[in-house]
Amino acid sequence: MEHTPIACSHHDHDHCIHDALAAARDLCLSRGVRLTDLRLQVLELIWQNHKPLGAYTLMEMLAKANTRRVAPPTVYRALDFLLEQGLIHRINVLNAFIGCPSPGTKHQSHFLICRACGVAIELDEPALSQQILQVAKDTGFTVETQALEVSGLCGNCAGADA
Amino acid sequence: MEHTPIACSHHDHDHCIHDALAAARDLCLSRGVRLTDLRLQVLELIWQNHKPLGAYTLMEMLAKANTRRVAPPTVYRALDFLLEQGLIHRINVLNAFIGCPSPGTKHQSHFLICRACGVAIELDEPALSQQILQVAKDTGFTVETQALEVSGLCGNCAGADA
DNA sequence: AGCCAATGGGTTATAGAGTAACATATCTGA
DNA sequence: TCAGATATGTTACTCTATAACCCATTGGCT
Ligand SMILES: [Zn+2]
Ligand SMILES: [Zn+2]
Ligand SMILES: [Zn+2]
Ligand SMILES: [Zn+2]
Repeated sequence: MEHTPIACSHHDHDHCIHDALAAARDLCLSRGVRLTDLRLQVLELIWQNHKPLGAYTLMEMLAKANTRRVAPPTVYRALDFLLEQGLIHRINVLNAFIGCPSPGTKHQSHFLICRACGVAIELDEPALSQQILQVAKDTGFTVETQALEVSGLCGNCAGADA
Repeated sequence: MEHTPIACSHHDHDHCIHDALAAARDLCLSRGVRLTDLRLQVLELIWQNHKPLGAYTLMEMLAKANTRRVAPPTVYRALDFLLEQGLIHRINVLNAFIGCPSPGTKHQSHFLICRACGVAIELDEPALSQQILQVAKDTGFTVETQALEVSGLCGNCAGADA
C-alpha cells in the first residue's frame, strides 16, 4: 500500500506552518527555554515550504525581511538552538535545514530527498531505527545519533519523467 | 552474537592497503579507466587508516609527499574520480572521505562513525538496504543513493569509558 | 614519425559554509 | 535597581568546494 507524503501532495501549507509554530511555542514553554523573535522568525522561514534551506539563504531572507544586514553567527545561533530543541533537522548532504513535523517525540533523522523538486520527506519508521540500532549493537557500537539521507525522485517528479 | 569489525581490531593494516590498491587496479583495468599516479596516491593516503580524511588534510599530505604545493582542484578531481569508481565513500557529516573495502560490488554507503577515535566502520547489511528501499517505495519514492551515517562510540571507545 | 582529439593536471581566483572572539543589549530574579 | 545570565551584534577568520582557463600527457590515426 502506497501513501503519498504530505510534502508531495497539495495541502494547506499555512496549516503546516501554524502547527509547527504552535508546537514550537508549547515545547519551549514547557521546557523553560526562550523562543525569541529571531528564533521564531528563522523557524517560520524554514517552514516556508518542505524543502531544506541553507544558512546563507536564510540570512538573505532575514536581511530582506528586517531590512538590515544579518551576519552568519546570528543565523547559526538560531539554527543551533532549533536543532538542540529538535525543532529542525540538518540535512548533511545538502548543508541545509528543514523543519521537523513532530518535535517533542524523540526520533532519528531519516529523510527521503528529491533531487528534482528539492522536497525532503521525513520518515517515521521506528522499525527502521530499531533495525539500525540492532545492526550497530551487533558490532559493539553504541549509537548516539542516526542520519539517513536517501536521495532520488519523489512520486511527483518520478511521474513527470515517464 | 557480537563481532568486532576489522577497523576496531588490531590487524595487519598493510594488508588492508595492499588489497585495496590491488582491487582498485583490477577494477580500473577492467573498466578501461585510468588509475593515474595521482589518483593512486590519493587512494593510498586515504587508506592510511580506517578514519575518514578531509580533502584539505589530503592536500597537505600530498604536498608533503611530493615536496610541492598542491591546489584544491587537484585533490578534488582525484576524489571525484575515486567516488565515481566506488573506490571511496564520502562521509557527509564529517566532510571527509574513506576507502571502500568492497568496491566492485554495488552497495550503499552505510557507516558507523566513532566520535572518540574517528574510525568509520562500513556496514554490509543488504537486509538494511532492502528495508530502506521498501520504506521509500511505500511512499512512492525512487531511490538513487542511500547515505546512512550513525554516530556514537565504537566498541573500543565505549569500553574505555566504563 | 607526425598529428589530433581526448583526458588529466596545474594555477588563480572565488564562492559557499561555519566559527572564534569580543562588544552590546536584553532579560531575569534577588 | 542592581547583578548575573542569556541573547544578539560585529568583525574577522577558517574550512570546504568549485569555476575558468591553460598546459601536459596519452593514445589512436594517417
Ligand atoms: Zn523530525
Ligand atoms: Zn520531487
Ligand atoms: Zn563501500
Ligand atoms: Zn572509537
